[in-house]
Amino acid sequence: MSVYTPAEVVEETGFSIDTLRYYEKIGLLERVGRNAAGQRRFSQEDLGWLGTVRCLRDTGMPIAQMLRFAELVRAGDHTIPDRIKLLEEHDQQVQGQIQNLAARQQYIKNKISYYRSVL
Amino acid sequence: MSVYTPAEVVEETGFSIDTLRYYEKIGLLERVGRNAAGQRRFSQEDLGWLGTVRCLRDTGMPIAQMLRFAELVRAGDHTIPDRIKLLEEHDQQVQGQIQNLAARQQYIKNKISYYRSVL
DNA sequence: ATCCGACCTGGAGCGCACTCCAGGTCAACC
DNA sequence: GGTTGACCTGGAGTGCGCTCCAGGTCGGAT
Repeated sequence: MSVYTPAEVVEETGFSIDTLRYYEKIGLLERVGRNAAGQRRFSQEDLGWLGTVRCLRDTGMPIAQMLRFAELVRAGDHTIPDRIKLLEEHDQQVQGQIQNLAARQQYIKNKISYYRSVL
Repeated sequence: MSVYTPAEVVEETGFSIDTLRYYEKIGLLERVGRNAAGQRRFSQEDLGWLGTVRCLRDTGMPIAQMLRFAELVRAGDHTIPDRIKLLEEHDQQVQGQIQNLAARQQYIKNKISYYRSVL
């Protein structure tokens, strides 16, 4: 079973060590394993979960909602329908963001064209 | 020349009155005209600029950069090439956001599919 | 005349998501 | 065995972008 040092996890996930500690503190990350000296040793599972967290964060999910998702995951397989619901709602959210951005981008492009035309 | 009360501008732009005052205070919005009683009366031009601000904000431009853009606009037509440059960079930024979101969205959709498959 | 509601100012406060710090432990390499 | 550096904890601090508040002015409807 491979384990990872904080430095390796920082490297792999792009989260800072402070952020990892913070996530553990608030319970977004379950209590991470320690070596004899009390230093964190992350498991493969931790890494996988952090990948999910990265994705949800980068799509703008607030920490409070990720926390709710984390609790569902911990609560066991019977919460899978709830997890699907949560992710579907978030997917809709992301869809909206993309569409909104695309529309705004058009406005920006038009503005650029306008500026070009008056040069 | 039509002018608009704060309430009308709130309605039109979706910015709260506190936000409008804040934008004026930091110089993102040029000193807005007043009536005899000192109440704000926004011009058509203010409305147009607020539309641009709305667009830039919603695409994630930080206020500091909008401020730079505002200064270019105020400085006159000779800054148009700079404005184009700024907007083009931002357009790239937005493009990146959209692509990133789309990729993350795929991850979410896959996760949903996986959850569906284990039900 | 008086009341209500929209508006004003300056300044304090807030929520989010980190980020930094002091003061300390431990291991490993020279 | 001394130094370096990665790591630890609890808690304070930060940056952004608003948001709220106290205390006050004005103008129009009743």
